[in-house]
Amino acid sequence: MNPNLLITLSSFSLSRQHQRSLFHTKANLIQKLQTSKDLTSSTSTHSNVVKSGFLHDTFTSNHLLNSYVRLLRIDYAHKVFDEMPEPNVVSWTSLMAGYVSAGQPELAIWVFQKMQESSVFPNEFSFATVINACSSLANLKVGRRIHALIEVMGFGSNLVVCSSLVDMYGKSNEVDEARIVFDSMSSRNIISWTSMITSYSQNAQGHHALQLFREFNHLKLDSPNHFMLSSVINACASLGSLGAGKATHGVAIRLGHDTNTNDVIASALVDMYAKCGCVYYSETVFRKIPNPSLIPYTSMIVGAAKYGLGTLSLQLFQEMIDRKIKPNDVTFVGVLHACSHSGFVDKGLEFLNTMNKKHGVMPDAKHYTCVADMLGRVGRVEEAYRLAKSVHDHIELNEGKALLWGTLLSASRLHGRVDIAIEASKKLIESNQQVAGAYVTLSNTYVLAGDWENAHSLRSEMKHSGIRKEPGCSWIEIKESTYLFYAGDVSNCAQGSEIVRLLRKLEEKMKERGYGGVSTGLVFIDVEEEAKEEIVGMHSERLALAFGLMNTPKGGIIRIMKNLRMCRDCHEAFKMISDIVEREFVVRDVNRFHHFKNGSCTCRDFW
DNA sequence: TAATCCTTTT
Repeated sequence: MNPNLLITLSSFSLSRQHQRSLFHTKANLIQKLQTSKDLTSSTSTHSNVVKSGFLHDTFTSNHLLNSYVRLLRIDYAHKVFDEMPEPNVVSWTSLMAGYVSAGQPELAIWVFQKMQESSVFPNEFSFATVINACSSLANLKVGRRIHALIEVMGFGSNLVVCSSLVDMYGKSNEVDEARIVFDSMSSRNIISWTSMITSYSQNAQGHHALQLFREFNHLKLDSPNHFMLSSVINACASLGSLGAGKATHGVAIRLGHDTNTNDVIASALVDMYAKCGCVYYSETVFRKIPNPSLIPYTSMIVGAAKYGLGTLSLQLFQEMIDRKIKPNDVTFVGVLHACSHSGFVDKGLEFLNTMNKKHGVMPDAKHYTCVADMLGRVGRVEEAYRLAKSVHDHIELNEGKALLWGTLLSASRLHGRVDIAIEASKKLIESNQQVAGAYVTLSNTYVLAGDWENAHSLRSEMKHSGIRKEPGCSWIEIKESTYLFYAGDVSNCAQGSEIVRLLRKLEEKMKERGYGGVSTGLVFIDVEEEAKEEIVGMHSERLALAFGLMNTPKGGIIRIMKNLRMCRDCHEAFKMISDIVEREFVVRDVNRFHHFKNGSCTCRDFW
């Protein structure tokens, strides 16, 4: 036998064996990376990747990079990326997605810019990811620029890219642009529909959200999932539309997204029922959640707080602490709100002072605003003022400053503290937010203090400088009808005289029960022509107080207790109002609710 | 191998 042949043969077989073992190793490595659930597992596979010489293999390295991304270890992921000799489009996209899920979307955009300087072209995956980053930052400027690039590069018809654009425009408060993209799509899936519905519901266009939901159901393409349903419930909440809310609840139950299987839907329902004036339904839903997490607890605490059920709020707060659920900043807004609406002033101050030490939540503008409101309610305007002054410089955003001083302005107007009202107005005007509102409120403060001269000159000043306050409007749904009110004009409402009659009656009752200190809108209505705006606004609120809650165009719900700042026991006041009103106006329709639980209805049956 | 949607705030 030729010895040379033998050598050739054996080396041939060795090399095949070697190759096969390497092939298996690579497949094994990738499989390990795909299933890795912890950092130790990923780093150990990482070292095996290095040992077997696969680090320079882009495909393997991408898997390694993604394994770190899934573990939210963007630092490790970026290191892997930096060591890649030839990162491809998948590597770039994974790195961007990693920064988005790690909560650093601005760095995802930075990576996208670096990618454009490289020789690798972005594809539909890269665009969907970077638009998602713009969306979470609500960065419309960059978002628009990338949208243009998407069109230029021919990705404008991709389903996922378009869905992310709809979402981005929605989150940036450009609903009309979101709708243009949505309408331009040649095919849509449930996510595209949800993105558009969510754009509407997050931009105070609940009716459009419900309309689109109806269209989606009519097409029968797919059945709504929990993403879509929670957005729809949110829309019902912002409309204060109990009927639609119950119907959607029914759909959720029928489709198996029941409150004990889905935390997100449960949280939305708790919030919806509270905003629709049925906090006891909220509680029923909440108590059916097996292990409520932070958000359901927070929704329930906030909901109870709004109704003056302060004790319930604080009990729930204690309960979540006992269950080792860590409260966040919103939870404390609810807790402080509860103290404020139930007259637990000292408790509220204590929460403010200890929330950081005990629970690691740093108080910010919204918490100081709650406390200032709480102090103002009980007439401790001076203290509220000192608090606002001491934290003013620590508040970063003008929006936060406006919130705080706006609260102080109303409190000082209510208590006739013209001096503080003037300073608060100045601060409000400085912050460049709600300028017109500040002028109007300040002018009304002068009226209250009997200073007609200043009130008048302020109004003239507004006229001259062209500052105009948009007339406020609010609406309330009672049974099937929607009642719309424009500030400054009660007569435009068909039930005008009926409303005035009701308001007078409420006023009498309030005086009887010793709430005479509450400033009375009706008394002032004929006093000064130009101060009407806000005063009639108060009428609407008074009416809302009677029915529960009212809605505003911005999607906010006017709180029922707002006009009863002087009462310590708002819950008592609320009960009193409901006593008067329920007999005459409100007939709660609870039967339909049970129907949903048993029946096999579809939402279409109810619209 | 990489991408899109949800709930709590003043």
